[in-house]
Amino acid sequence: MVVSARTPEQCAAVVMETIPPVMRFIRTEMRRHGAPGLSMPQFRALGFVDRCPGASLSAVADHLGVTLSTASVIADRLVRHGLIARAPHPTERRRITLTLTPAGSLLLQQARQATRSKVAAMLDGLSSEQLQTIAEGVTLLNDAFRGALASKKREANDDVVE
Amino acid sequence: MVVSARTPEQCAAVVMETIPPVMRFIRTEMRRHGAPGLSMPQFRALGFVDRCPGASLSAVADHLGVTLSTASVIADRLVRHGLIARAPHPTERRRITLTLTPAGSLLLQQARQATRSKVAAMLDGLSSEQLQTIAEGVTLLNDAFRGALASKKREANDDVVE
DNA sequence: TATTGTTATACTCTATAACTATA
DNA sequence: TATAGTTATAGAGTATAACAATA
Repeated sequence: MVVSARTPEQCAAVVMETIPPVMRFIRTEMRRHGAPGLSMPQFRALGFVDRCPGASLSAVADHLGVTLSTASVIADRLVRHGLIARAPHPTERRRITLTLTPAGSLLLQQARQATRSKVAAMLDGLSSEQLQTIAEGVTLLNDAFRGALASKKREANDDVVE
Repeated sequence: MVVSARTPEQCAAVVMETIPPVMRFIRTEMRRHGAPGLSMPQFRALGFVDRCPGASLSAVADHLGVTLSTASVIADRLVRHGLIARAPHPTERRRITLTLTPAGSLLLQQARQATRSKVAAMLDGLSSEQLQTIAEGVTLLNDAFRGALASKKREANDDVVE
């Protein structure tokens, strides 16, 4: 495997070629072995509520990068399945707070572990140097995208101000 | 940014944390700036037919990692939008061959370019070493997943044989 | 007026199952 | 019998638009 991508354009081409199949694989494996009936967005929403108990719907939407309405629908399904609970916010009556139910907490832990094992199994033959390269690469990538997103949001806010 | 992931489990955790947001970002940007109305699976199917003119539906399904029925539906939509064309296979009458229409070819080129530019813009502040690390990391990751998938398919075939 | 959230509508993705036609 | 493909069905993701309630 030889890769040479020293310009943003070249690197972008490689990223666009490699990320979608990997993502699809993760999603498929998760559904099949990890958490049947738990989709990737649901999984991520659950994880977010786990890390931020009492989070608002807007916070979830922000984290997932989706609209409020989409987040509302996803939350709906998680509530219907008994995995999270809505509750009124103590002071701000527009808001709701989201928390995991015991069932949601358990399912999340199981799903997390099962999926991680599946992904780890895919990486089993690699050397620790290769694993390190992967971890550094995807982290750099993620950071770059987060940074760019943040700039865009600042721009958007500037637009509003202007 | 400090990452240490020298075991498959650690690396898997990093991958699961970083890939979904990146994927979502690519998808969103593509829809917004690159090819409005062209979804990621449609985009990938189009790209595959471009690289393999006359490909069968099974080949598309294989490449996308989806079932035949899903591939059939996706092809349906691309045909309906005038981006690809179905034609009978010359010798095997069960098969169909898929080719890009001129409109499909044009749209693909435009979408590819626009999306690559958007992704490249995200990576703009990085050094060439960092870009190289990203490219190597995601390529390693993709190869590992492809390799694991191939093994699984061999197993599946063995199952059939046994 | 701006923000939080819900709901309706209308797409797409996706798998499973049942089916036809061909090899 | 096995393979290529279609179609129906059903559930999930997703955005836009219209709406209610609150700040």
